[in-house]
Amino acid sequence: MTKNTQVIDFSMRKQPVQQRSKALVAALLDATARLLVTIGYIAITTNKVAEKAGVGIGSLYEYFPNKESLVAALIERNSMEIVKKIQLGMEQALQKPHEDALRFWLEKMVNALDERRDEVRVVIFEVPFLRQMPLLETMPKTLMNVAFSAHKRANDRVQFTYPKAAVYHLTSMVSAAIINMVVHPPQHIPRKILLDELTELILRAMEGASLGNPGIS
Amino acid sequence: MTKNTQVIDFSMRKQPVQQRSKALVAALLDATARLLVTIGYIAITTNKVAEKAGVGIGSLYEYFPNKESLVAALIERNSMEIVKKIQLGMEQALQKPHEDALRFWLEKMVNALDERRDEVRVVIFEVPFLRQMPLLETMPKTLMNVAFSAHKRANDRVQFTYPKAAVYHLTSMVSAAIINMVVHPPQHIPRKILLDELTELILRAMEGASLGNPGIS
DNA sequence: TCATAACCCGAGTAATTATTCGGATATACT
DNA sequence: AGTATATCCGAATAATTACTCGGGTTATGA
Repeated sequence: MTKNTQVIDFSMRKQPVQQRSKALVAALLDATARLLVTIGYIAITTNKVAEKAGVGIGSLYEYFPNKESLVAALIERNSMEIVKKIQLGMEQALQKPHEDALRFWLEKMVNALDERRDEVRVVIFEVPFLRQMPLLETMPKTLMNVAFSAHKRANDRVQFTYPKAAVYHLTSMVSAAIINMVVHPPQHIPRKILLDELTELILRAMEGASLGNPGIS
Repeated sequence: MTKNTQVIDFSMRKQPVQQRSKALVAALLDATARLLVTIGYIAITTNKVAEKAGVGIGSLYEYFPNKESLVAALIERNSMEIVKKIQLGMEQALQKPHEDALRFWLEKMVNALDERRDEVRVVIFEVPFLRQMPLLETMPKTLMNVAFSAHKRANDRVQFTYPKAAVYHLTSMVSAAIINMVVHPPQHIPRKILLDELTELILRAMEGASLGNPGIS
């Protein structure tokens, strides 16, 4: 009845306009990223970030009201880059013949995430307010819309009993599989095989019939 | 080079032996659970937990060295209950005819998680050290072993190009799908349909051929 | 070149949260 | 009944972390 899950202030206090201040903010975000992967989210403090960035603590508070906004800004900056790459990969994939498209796109996504492996891991598993961020809240819905329209386009090939439910599950399953194979890869299984098998699983789930094995053996 | 991702002390300081102290510890864990779902993990403090439990702060520190150990103990206690139910469901499922077993087991798991919906959500998405807990670290591996031996038993029906990779992916995908449909269910889709479609997707992924539609329409 | 605005800073303080410790009470045991 | 042990407690203190504020520096642009 009292105050529930308090709302967090993610917004920056002001935007940097000159070059030096932009560089300062960038330095802060870079330091945040490095600290995230080295000491983990819990141990991060505003003072440590400022020190690591070689910046006065006062300067930090010129732009960020707290630790959360700092991490949030970093996530926004870097996940945007990843999202762009994934969208680009999608566009390229759509140019390919249908039986190669999925595998191609999966690989693009995995590679995009893999470039920031550690960061992705910490952000996904340690940042407690991730789901409260506007960006991350809408992301699954966007993904689902993309998946759903893709499904409609492929309507002649793919038929589900309950299309919306199928798209919903496929979205969460594919996201999970990809993130998992990047941040918690199994021992002794080459990535190529993981990608081949994942492609096969998804294609079978979607079409009910294998497209054949693109790999060896 | 300095100290990395600090190791967290999860262990209790001492075990309660008398009834009253056991009740006290239980009260602390219950209070922790209630606070987790009402104010979220970040906002929890040892003092708030003690107060909510109607217990002196000193008593709390008799048994728990810090906030993390408190939450960890709660997770251990409650996830054990869930795991038991899931294992029971698995045993029951294995009694069923093959084409009903999966659907049955999925439903059991979903129901087990759903009883503690909010708790599960907060624990999975807000507890930053979840992956550092011994229990949660081994859980995916256990799940994979179960899945793998189940696969071997069904060897005549299910064939994968790369069995280990397939089991690895299926494990992460099914876990994700189940957790997701409990903590972030889509609007306007009844649970029955979600379960039907998920069953169908997984069966197709595993067998390459639909077992037919168990639902209506 | 001078005024104005943007920027940078860190010692010092406020606010929060963690944690102890000595003393009081309850239970177990002989 | 008496002693040892387990338990409970919370005011007081320590430790951590957040955050401000006044004063100095650098860019802008009229």
